[in-house]
Formats: sequence, C-alpha cells, structure tokens
Amino acid sequence: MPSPTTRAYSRYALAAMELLGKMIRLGRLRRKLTAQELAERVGVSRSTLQRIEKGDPKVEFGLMLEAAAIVGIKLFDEDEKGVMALSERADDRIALLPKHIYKAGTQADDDF
Amino acid sequence: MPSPTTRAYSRYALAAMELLGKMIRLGRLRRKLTAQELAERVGVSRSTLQRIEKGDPKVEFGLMLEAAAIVGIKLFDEDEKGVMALSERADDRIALLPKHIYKAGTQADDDF
DNA sequence: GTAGAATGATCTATATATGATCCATATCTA
DNA sequence: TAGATATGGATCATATATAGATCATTCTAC
Repeated sequence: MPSPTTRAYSRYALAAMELLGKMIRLGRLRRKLTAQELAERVGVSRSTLQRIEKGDPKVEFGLMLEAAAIVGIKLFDEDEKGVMALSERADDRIALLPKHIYKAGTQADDDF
Repeated sequence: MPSPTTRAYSRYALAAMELLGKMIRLGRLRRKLTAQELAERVGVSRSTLQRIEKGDPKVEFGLMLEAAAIVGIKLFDEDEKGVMALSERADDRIALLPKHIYKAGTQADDDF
C-alpha cells in the first residue's frame, strides 16, 4: 500500500545493507580493482556500483550478491554446493509445515 | 553497458538468492503468518512478497533484508550491534588501503 | 610540485520493478 | 465433503532504478 517513495527500512536492515556495501568496497580495494573495472565485471554502470558500495537499499538484490561474489564474499559462509544443500534442507522443512496459513477463528501468531 | 534485460547472474548468486527466499518463506510459515500479513509488515504488496520468497534477483535489496529481519533471519549471524561493530572494522580496514586504485603501468590484479 | 587518473556528486531519459487486480487452483477447518 | 480462505500466476499502469554523461575534487605516481 505505501508508495515505494515512502518506504521505511528497519535500522537492522539498513545497518546490514551498509555493512555489505563496505565489505564489497573492501574486497574491491584488496583486489586492486578500480570502480570502473568492478562495475564492468558486475555488468552495471559506475554510478550503480557507487550505490552498491554505499549499501543503497534500492539496488537490485541480484546486483549486490553478484558484486559480493565477484570480490570473494560468500553469504551464508558457504560455497555453491553448501548453499544448494541448505536450499534442499529448507525445502524439506517447508514440506513438513502446512501449505496454507489460516486465520479464520485465530488469535495471535507467534510462539516457539 | 548491458541492458538490464540482458543481465546475467552467476550460479552462486542465484543459488544464494533462492536460498534466502526459501528461508524467508520458512520463517513466515513457522510464525504462522499469511503471505498477506507478512507483505503488510514489510510494506509491500502480496505480489512482491511472492517474488521475494522466490528469490527473484530483481527485487530491491532492502526488501529482501527487511522481510528476512521480520521473520527472524539475521545475515552475518549478528544482531544490530554486531553488525555495526563489523561495519566499523570494515571502515578501519578500508582506511589502511589506498583510496584510489591506479592501473597506469600495471599488470594483473589479484594477490592477497 | 605536477599531470593524469580515479572517485564523488548530480542530472536526465529510458527501461523496468512495483502495486493493484483478477482468475484458477490448492488446501485447510469444521 | 463442503465452504471458505490462501496461494500461484498473469496482466497493466505508474513510480522509479539504472545507464550515461558531465563537472569538481582527491589521490597517486613520477
């Protein structure tokens, strides 16, 4: 409902985005790549890379991860096989839960 | 240079995005939230939440992290303070490196 | 010190992500 | 099983992210 202009992000999300941006910049400098060079490898313009390294919440999710991967940052501390394994485990766990959530005559939500 | 339509993502990045999407869905089901409910909390439409849970590379980076945070997924395995601490350490390390990277009479890039 | 290169910041046009809506299907509750 | 609700998918108009360009500034190598 809120127009994307009005969008608000939690402080935690903002901090995490900023951190990833800084990690990408650090990785780039360590690998002695210019902004232009990294931008080309990621497949974006230099201006977009600037936003990536600032941790701008509005950049494409895929671009952040692509840039991170190129400079050697692996989320989840896993290589490709590890990520795929985790993905299957997630599938398994999802399969154990109800497919739909019903709120007909329900009260709250949280527990565990 | 490449039109955003043509954009290609590495397999690793794609796998990581898909994993995060599944983790978000798992978190939502465990907390017994309907798609509509989580979408409202994130501040997006249900259709966008569908793309988030699919790990669509084109959703805003901030939305992925916001949704993840709401269902209790913390990247970097850190709380807000931990993330900010890491952020400062990243600043320190960046400060130790040259501000500009020069490629005048240079050869390769990698080392570390 | 100086020249040249990299970076930061800003602006505009255009491609596109998002919100809204609708329909069909699946699946839970009673 | 029936009825109600959640979900998946597709479409379209609109707000907006991105590419590209320009200019000023900062830094490095020489």
